[in-house]
Amino acid sequence: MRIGQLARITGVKSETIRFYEREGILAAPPRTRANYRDYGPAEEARLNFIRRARDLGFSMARIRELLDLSDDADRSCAGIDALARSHLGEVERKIASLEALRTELGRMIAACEQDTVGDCRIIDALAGTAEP
Amino acid sequence: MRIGQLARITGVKSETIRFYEREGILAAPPRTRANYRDYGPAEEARLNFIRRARDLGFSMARIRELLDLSDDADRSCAGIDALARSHLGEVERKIASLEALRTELGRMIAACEQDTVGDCRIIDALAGTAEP
DNA sequence: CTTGACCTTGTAGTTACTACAAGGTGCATA
DNA sequence: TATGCACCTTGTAGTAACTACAAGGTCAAG
Repeated sequence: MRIGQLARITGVKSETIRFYEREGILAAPPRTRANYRDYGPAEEARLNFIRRARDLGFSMARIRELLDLSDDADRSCAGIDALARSHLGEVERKIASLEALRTELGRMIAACEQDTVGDCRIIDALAGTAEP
Repeated sequence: MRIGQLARITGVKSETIRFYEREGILAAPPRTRANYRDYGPAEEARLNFIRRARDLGFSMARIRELLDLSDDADRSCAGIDALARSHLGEVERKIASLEALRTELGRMIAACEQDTVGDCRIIDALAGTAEP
């Protein structure tokens, strides 16, 4: 598939896909006779991963690490373990923060259903969670 | 408290705090005789909120909306409800993605504990979740 | 009364895109 | 055959959200 179709499927702009290739986060695909990039389903999955990880607030550097975990199948178990644990910690902190926010948003919606406007505590919901 | 102390407490750089003030996301605090910014605990909570929301991948515009929910106590219930529901949807999608990632990272760590390197499926973990 | 840690404003650099310009490719249609 | 038209190519420049640095003012401690 060409870059335009991959862009439509994943919701990532063609320019951004080329940018990821320049950054080395997405491998340069084979080219057609007309010098067009030719992508397969593996690139689609990888691109979806990158897009969602970015949406979750992970930096390019962090995403590069996660992709390295995935790419280097045969690296030391100790290395995989340390990196995976570090990422797991970050993921769990993010989940905890989001759950606090979800609870508070749910509370506000419930109050609205009863026409009780009630004060908003979303700042407190996130202000007290662990260090990012 | 002065900007430096607020920066140390929240982990947000002084420059970034001034940037948030310029952007109108953090109110301009009173000044001391020496023209130094003078912050209280309310600003600390608000700043912690902004920092964590950014870490979770929310844009400044989205954070502005969340803070507006908190600031305008007396706005229409219908308005609060619609906005809160939209944010709740985004929060729930992020939680689902992070939980898939957490499961996969946990699986890799468990495999490592048994010295079974096992293939990494973190790309698949995020590639198949709902639209961001 | 100066040293040093802090503050002020302003400008310029970084990251991760995003848009646009100038031109090549290839298929359909007149 | 040609001439749109949508698509692709590279490259450069602009945006969002910081981040760093320069040039100078403030003030408690020695």
